Amino acid sequence: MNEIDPCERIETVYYKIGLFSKMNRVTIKTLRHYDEIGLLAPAFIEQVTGYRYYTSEQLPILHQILALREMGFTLEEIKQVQGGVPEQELLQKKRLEIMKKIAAETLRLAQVESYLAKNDASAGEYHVILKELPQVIVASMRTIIPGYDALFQVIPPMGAEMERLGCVCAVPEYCFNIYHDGEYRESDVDVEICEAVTEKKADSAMLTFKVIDRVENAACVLHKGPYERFPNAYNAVLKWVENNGYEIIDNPRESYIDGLWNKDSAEDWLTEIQFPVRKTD
Amino acid sequence: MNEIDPCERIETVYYKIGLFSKMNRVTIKTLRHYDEIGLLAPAFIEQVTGYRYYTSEQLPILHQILALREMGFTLEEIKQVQGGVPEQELLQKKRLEIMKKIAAETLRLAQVESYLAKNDASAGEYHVILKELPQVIVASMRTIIPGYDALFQVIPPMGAEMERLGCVCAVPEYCFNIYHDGEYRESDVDVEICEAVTEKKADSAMLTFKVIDRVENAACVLHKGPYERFPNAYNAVLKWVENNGYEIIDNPRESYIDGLWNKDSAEDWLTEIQFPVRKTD
DNA sequence: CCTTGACTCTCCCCGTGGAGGAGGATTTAT
DNA sequence: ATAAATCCTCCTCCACGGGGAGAGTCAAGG
Repeated sequence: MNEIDPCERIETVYYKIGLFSKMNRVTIKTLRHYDEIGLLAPAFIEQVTGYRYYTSEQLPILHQILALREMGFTLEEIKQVQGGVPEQELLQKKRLEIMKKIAAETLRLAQVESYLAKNDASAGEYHVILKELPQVIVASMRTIIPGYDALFQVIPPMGAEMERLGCVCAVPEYCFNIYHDGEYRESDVDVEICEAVTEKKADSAMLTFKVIDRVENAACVLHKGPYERFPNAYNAVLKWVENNGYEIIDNPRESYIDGLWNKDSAEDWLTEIQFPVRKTD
Repeated sequence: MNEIDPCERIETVYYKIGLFSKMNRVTIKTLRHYDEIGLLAPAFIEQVTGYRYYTSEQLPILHQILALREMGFTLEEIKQVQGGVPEQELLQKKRLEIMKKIAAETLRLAQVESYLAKNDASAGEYHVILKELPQVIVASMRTIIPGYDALFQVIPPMGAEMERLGCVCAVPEYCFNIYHDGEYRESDVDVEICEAVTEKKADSAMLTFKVIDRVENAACVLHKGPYERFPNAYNAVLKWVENNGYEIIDNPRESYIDGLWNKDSAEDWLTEIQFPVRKTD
């Protein structure tokens, strides 16, 4: 090795922020930000001017920060690493996180593509959303009716019976049918009409009171218009469920929001179809 | 259909924000936020109290918002859809976005896993980062030296020659070697020593001036310590490049940051290894 | 009629990871 | 000496709300 004259030895070089930022392709803003949050302090700050001065000692730290940031770590997590938390551990955690994220994005992609395919037919009419259905106490009347039109014959007596028993409807009002037939049928429909109430009363010949469990995930779609067009809504949900990796785990509910009782035009009727679902493994 | 007495007909039902939020599993905060940004206005706001009142007419809109949000749309994009921009178009765009995101996350995952694998050996010592190397003008001296130790014999004369030619070093200082041998060799090393300068001078017997093109992507690692341990650093980069789907497209550079000239202890020497790379298709 | 509790309002700060800019001070080059 | 470059602090902004303060409103029960 060559001996170098000690007089030539350069004192520690201080880089001003602009220079330091150029050395690492990092913006000045970012460096200041890292200083602020205590992630990477300059070697020295001149008190009079406030100028930040960096040295080569900051380089490895900055490298680490950039590498971790690139891998999706938040600045807070990077600070933890610097604080002594073993990198290994955080890397493991991050690995799981990223895998979850990829899974979520993949799901989204499936959803978007499902919409794109569907929209050829029904342009953005149905929007499927996933929501939780809370536990409810219902007054329930299960019956077999000759056809769907007969529904309107059985509902008014049911309302009268509920009133007789002193039922108080829940708010928000939640009135829905559960169809117990596995498949669609035109006649002799096995239907359970439910109305959410605030508390159980004694069962009567007509009405049964029961608690309906919370449904963690239900694929729901709003249908606007007359009931003849229900099949479109059902199709939309079913396709969505299929395309997005869910499976149906219970009978669907039809929740009546607007109808004959408050809207003149059948075009204004509003019904929500709710399918309890679960992610397929 | 049953005739319902018009007197029984309920006037349009107004839901207060809490109720409306329960109907759709949306928080009150969110509803207020959507009102503020003009995404979903309540049907009616009582001027005296400021209370927001919603009706069932807001339901389909809210459903649409929630569905789009679920798919990763920003609120701003959702507003555009409501403003008449065709959903189809935005869905296409979003599809591409999501695919890009998945690709990025997949890359990250590879990086994290690469680190996890590597850390068994060298615990978090090397952090590979990708950066751009700007175009530079250099004074270059290409020569074949008997061994690495001989480097220190050739550098001082080079400095003297540069001074003689009136060279001004660039800031930040950037002094690096390019090894032109395809592989590692102990003796007769074909090395090009480069020092960034501010402008070209006339070539001399010893020095050549040239422009070195910008490198769009270089995998860089900082090595702290004596030069004997360079192989570790090289291994780290090479493994990273392999694991993350890159390929090397040019000879590596060794950029000298701290060394004999300013640090007593070889443990404090700092060198950056820079490999020009490109993503493999 | 009054109280109580549930509900709602507006306003403000918090978090991510910086970007962008205003306004002013300092350093460097000509 | 002056101009240009560089630096500083302080502010706002992005998306999507969460959390809480302080105050006004509504409905039911005593």
